[in-house]
Amino acid sequence: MLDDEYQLEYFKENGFVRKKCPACGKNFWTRDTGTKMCGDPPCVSYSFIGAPVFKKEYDISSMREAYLSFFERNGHTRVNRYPVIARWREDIYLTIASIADFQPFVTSGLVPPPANPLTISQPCIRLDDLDAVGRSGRHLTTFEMMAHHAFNSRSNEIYWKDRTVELCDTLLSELGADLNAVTYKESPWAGGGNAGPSVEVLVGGLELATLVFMDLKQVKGGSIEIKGETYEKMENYIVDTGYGLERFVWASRGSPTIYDAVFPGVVKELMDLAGIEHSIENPEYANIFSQNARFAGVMDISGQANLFQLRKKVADSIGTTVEKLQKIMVPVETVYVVADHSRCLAFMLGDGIIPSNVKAGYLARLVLRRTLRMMKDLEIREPLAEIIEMQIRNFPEYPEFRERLDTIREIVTLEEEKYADTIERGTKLVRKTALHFKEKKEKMPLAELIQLYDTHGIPPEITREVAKDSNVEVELPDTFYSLVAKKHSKAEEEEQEALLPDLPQTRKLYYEYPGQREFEAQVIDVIENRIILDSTLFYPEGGGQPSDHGTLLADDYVADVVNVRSINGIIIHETDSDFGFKKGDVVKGKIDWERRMAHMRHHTATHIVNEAAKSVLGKHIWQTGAQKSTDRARLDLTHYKRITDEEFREIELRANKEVMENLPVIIKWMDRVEAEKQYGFTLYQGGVPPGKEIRILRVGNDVEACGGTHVLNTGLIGPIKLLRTERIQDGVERIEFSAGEAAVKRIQERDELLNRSAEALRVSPEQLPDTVNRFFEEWKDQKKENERLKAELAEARVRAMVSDAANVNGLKVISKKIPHADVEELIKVATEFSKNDDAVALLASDLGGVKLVVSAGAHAQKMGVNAGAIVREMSKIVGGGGGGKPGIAQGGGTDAQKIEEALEMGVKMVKEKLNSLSTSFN
RNA sequence: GGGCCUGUAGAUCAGGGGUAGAUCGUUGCGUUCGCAACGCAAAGGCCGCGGGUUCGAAUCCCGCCGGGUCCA
Repeated sequence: MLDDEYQLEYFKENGFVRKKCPACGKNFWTRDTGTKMCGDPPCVSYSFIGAPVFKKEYDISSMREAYLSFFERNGHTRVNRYPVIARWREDIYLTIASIADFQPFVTSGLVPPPANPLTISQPCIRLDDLDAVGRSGRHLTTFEMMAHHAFNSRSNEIYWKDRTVELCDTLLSELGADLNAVTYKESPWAGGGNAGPSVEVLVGGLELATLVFMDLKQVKGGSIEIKGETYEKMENYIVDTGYGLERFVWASRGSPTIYDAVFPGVVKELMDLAGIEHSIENPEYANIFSQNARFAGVMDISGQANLFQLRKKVADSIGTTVEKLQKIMVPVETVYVVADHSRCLAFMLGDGIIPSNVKAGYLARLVLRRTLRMMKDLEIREPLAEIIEMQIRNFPEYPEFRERLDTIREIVTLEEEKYADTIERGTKLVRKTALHFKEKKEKMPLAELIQLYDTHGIPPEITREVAKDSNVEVELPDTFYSLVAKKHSKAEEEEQEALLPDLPQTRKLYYEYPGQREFEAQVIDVIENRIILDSTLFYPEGGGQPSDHGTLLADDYVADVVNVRSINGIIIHETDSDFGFKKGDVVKGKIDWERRMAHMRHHTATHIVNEAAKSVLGKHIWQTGAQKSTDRARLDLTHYKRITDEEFREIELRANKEVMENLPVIIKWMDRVEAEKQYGFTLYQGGVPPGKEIRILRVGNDVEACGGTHVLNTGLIGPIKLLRTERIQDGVERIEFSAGEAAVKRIQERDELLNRSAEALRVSPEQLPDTVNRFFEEWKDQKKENERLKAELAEARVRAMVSDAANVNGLKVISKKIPHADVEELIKVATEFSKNDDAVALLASDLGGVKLVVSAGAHAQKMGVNAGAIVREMSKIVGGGGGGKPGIAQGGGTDAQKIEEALEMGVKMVKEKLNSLSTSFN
């Protein structure tokens, strides 16, 4: 497939030969005619360990600098890295590759790249192979993808395959690699709807880089087929390279693991904290880890079974047992994990991710908790915050992380506390559950483990450990986590976009004439009740702002516009009638200005509240959602703790101050790249708008990309009244507020509530809290007093009733109607009476229909009197139901006329029971 | 965005349509020179809030509020 794609002039001119790897069957290019294998594991294994491939050792920053400056010298512009949280993307949370920085708008050709060609070193986070981190010797959660990109179009080609390979070759050569040992393995690439030929760059058994020539896009029925999908050539074709910075450093050092090459200082510190001798300096240990990395390099080590295979191989090769090997390796591997994860967290938190249980925040928490677990295994007592701080201090190249240190420390400390709470709660729960299965003498089933993890966050390893303490076995398969994942696999959500005829973009008058309320336009198309105009003042739903309403008027017809949507720039007016308008008509449009104004006020207020929240709560505040309506708006923000009442008031005050300053609301269209450069990704608080030009809105200090409609000056917003906060998710706070008229109404409503409440209690609003408190306390006291009196009354009643009791076969039976008594009272009387073992009480009241209570003393019960059974029968008579225990039962109904009848029935039943007893026993 | 769990005395929790419980803590009494320990007793509950079903709801159903947790 695509064989021609790899016939590069560069290869031919430089004496490369194309070979087929006998192991994997893939083609590759090499200068050395003697080379047989493609150079990629598992066909070959690592040869660079102990034999560095470059002429000198590099660390992270010197290698990064060497790379970037090489490409600068070769005509590339150095571009700053992007955050690890992909704020400019709607489809991914974390930045997973350098090309992700330029998707989707640059790669699609809509927006020009910040420079062309460019070079970058982009920190990336991938959490796919978490289990392999620390164990394989090469896996990292966080790595920097160094890259050079060239964005070509048919009319403007920067460079393509030959130059790309040449640059790579030259770089390797400058670094001192033996070019004869370099192989370029053909490996077509596909992903994310794009594809293209690609070569993997292999040295010493290590894949150092991948050079992708992205020139295909996925098209249904396309002419080129790769892996079952069809593709077509793109107008733009992109050089997408990825050079692993950490791998380059590793290759330059030839150390046993990548971890020792990349963050030796942190590893050393952690080893000390864990009380492990720094074993990698010991040649014997170094040998173990080298062997491990070599074997791990050529096999899949996911899952316990594969891991065991790896251990076995390593153990055999150095002549020891798996058990002994584990003892040596596990603590060191765990240190590697902590080193890697804390570095990952430094990036995540440094770039402003707030741990939470949704979205990117969830991923941060996942890593954070995993780190804590590992630290516990190592018995490192140092707070995690300190370790992350240590990482950050090791990044002189990321000064922005240091600025956030205080916040990061607070977040991590809070998270640590939260996790400790979860574990403590969990441990108790597991103990209880374990006990349950111990009693049943069963293993704890898998379903229970999943339940504990899924709903309570207790890792199965901890469950197993705790259960072991209670001598309960646990069923824990390797595939545990994937089983949990399966439980959550969800149905695909399909959203069909309405098919539209090919129409020109609607001219957006609402941007051009923001204050205007009426307009004239021509009808371009009518689809049932949907009308498309050449231009419109109607704002379509978007950015959390609902659409405008209003009317469209032709010569003879009027239609109410009930909804407005924008699909690919074509604005569709949905009306309440499906006739009247036709193509070519000139219509007058009039928008419901009150509605629009309310939306504009709330929208502009949202920007102000967002900014106020940021100034009060901290820089980590990020909008995750917003919704406006005519009478209120809500704003969701990332924040790691609850907003306090004091902060709430402060935000409200600052927001209103901005209003009172009557700041202008400045709107301008800007080049996307320019805007990003000037304001950063905080622009994209409300989402990422498409297009080369984006609409930038500035209110005070708040600058955002925003497509909404706004008032011209903040003073027009009127008052902003914060209504409440809500924690919609852990790590996400929602603020609800009203602006303008709606705010005044809210304030009035609240006053009204207060006044009415105060009036009800005949006090002034100021006295309300004290008075309500007093009333509540008094109510509680009286409730208690009432209960005490009822008990007393019951005793008195019983004393009075004892003499009325009928003697039925030796039992004292009383049947009585106590008018107006509630159930509680009846129960008290009945229980009091039947403290006497021989007593049976049948009580009735006419409160709210009929209430019945029957009780039987201990002896009476032995004689066969069942209060529950009797009540059931009695209740039927009065048109209800009832039941209870043999000693005490309640019932009732609706027919008060039949109380006497029911009581007679009760007495009769007691008699019958006793008679039948005496006959059967005689 | 989707799912699951959860809210009962100051704390930890049981109960799960029919008189609200246990343990610890608190207070008092006993024992003691005193303390601890022990024994006895008591106080302490809008069973998160609001609706619904029912003769009857802490318990079942719905909504809201709060807390926890897993996944995308």
